[in-house]
Amino acid sequence: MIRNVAPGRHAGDVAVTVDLVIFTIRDDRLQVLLVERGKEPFLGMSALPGGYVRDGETLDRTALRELNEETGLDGRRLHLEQLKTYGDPGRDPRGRVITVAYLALVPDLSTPVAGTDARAAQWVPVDSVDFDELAFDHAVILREALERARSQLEYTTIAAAFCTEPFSISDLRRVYEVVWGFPLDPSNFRRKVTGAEDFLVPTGRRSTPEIGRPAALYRRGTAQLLFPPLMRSG
Amino acid sequence: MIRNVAPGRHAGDVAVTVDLVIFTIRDDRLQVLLVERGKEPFLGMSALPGGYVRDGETLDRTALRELNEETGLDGRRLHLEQLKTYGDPGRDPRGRVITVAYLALVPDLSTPVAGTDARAAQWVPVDSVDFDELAFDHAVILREALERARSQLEYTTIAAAFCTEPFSISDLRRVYEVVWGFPLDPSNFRRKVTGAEDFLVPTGRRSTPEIGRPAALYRRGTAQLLFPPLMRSG
DNA sequence: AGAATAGTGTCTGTGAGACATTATAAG
DNA sequence: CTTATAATGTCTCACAGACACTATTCT
Repeated sequence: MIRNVAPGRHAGDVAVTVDLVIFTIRDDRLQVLLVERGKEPFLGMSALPGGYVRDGETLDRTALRELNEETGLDGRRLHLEQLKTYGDPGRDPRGRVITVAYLALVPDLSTPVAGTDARAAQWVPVDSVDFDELAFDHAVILREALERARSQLEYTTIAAAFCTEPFSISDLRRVYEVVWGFPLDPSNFRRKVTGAEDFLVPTGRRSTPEIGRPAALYRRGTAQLLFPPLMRSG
Repeated sequence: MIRNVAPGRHAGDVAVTVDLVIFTIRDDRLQVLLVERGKEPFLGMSALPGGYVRDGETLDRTALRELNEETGLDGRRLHLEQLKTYGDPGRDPRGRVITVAYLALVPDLSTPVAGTDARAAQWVPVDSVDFDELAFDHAVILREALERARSQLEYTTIAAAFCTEPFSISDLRRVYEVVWGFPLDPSNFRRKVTGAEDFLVPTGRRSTPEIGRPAALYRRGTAQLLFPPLMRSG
């Protein structure tokens, strides 16, 4: 396509990919889905799953498709949002490639991530990720995704995206404790989340634990914002 | 450049632009910089200023360059952050063009925006923008930028980016009132912002108003986050 | 009974909203 | 003096943090 721009002034056309930072909570740890690169560049290193934007496809649609390919999730019970776009020249040694990073929060998957493509995808606890062994600028992307997820817990209801319905208030609290890395007062936590409008919907059912008192079970409500917010400090 | 992807599966290379939502406060109103399109598509309509990403240029650098071309500002005393990327197929009738939108907050400029390029750029109060007369998907971008700016005032110190240094606490309060659209209690506002660590640095100087008591003048501090936050509601 | 987890009640300090009061300038 | 704006002080209610206490299941 020809545009009214002097030749050589702009970069010309550019390859565009979507990369995903998919978080889940497994074994009481925050984990991220990483794939092992099967070809150059960065052969053998870990990378965020991702792929090219297809013809006629919105960016959101690309992200959803990639997520489905990697996890088998259908997009109904998950949180998926655009994070940021990374386009430094030189971030991909093959040429100018800009990538739109998405953040996805998914519940713990019983299936250990098959994925329709051949690449070996695996969950890695974020606190044991070797950031120096991540391909491209994925260390930067992962770090910014982490901070985004942590801060989002404060003033949105996305924490519930980590929980398999129905879930107890303790389940939800464990999400916060795992993502933030410190314990919360169970009593005050309960007061906050039950007080927030449309955050939790009681199901009437109760858990059947092997030990201890059964817990009331909830579903996600319709609220997107959490008011008043839950503070990390102070 | 050739990549290991089956032909026809991805969109091929794509044009990438950076568009800017530049806000300022003039005449006690929030205003946005718009340019009039001098060519098709959308000839004669208003659009956000923007342009192509150049070879070897980071996205941030492109945004800074465009901002400088439009306003003459040098990037030292302004706030510039990536907002979101818009890439729906069909958003540009000429073909696949994705745009990385940036949000800029600048102080009131004495120079009425010359701009090195020929396009007619002008400040328009956001509450008198005709969203139906904006080119491309710029109505969506502007709306999301507005909401971002409003929410950022709550928990960051960016409001001060609107103020020409040195400024008084009343100047700063007027920023909040204009952006949020409702009055704040002067006394409680002062208590909040003077209590926040490293938000305001006293200069020792005072304003010389034609009427009323002179106000103490401040410079921006180093803090980026505002704690505790200033709430819009409640 | 004892252990383990769920859930309730209560006290206290901080801070936001409301609003009264004082301070410093110009005419 | 009055007028206009800046700055300080005070009262009250709500809520977050801390923590004691009760409830319900299991072995």
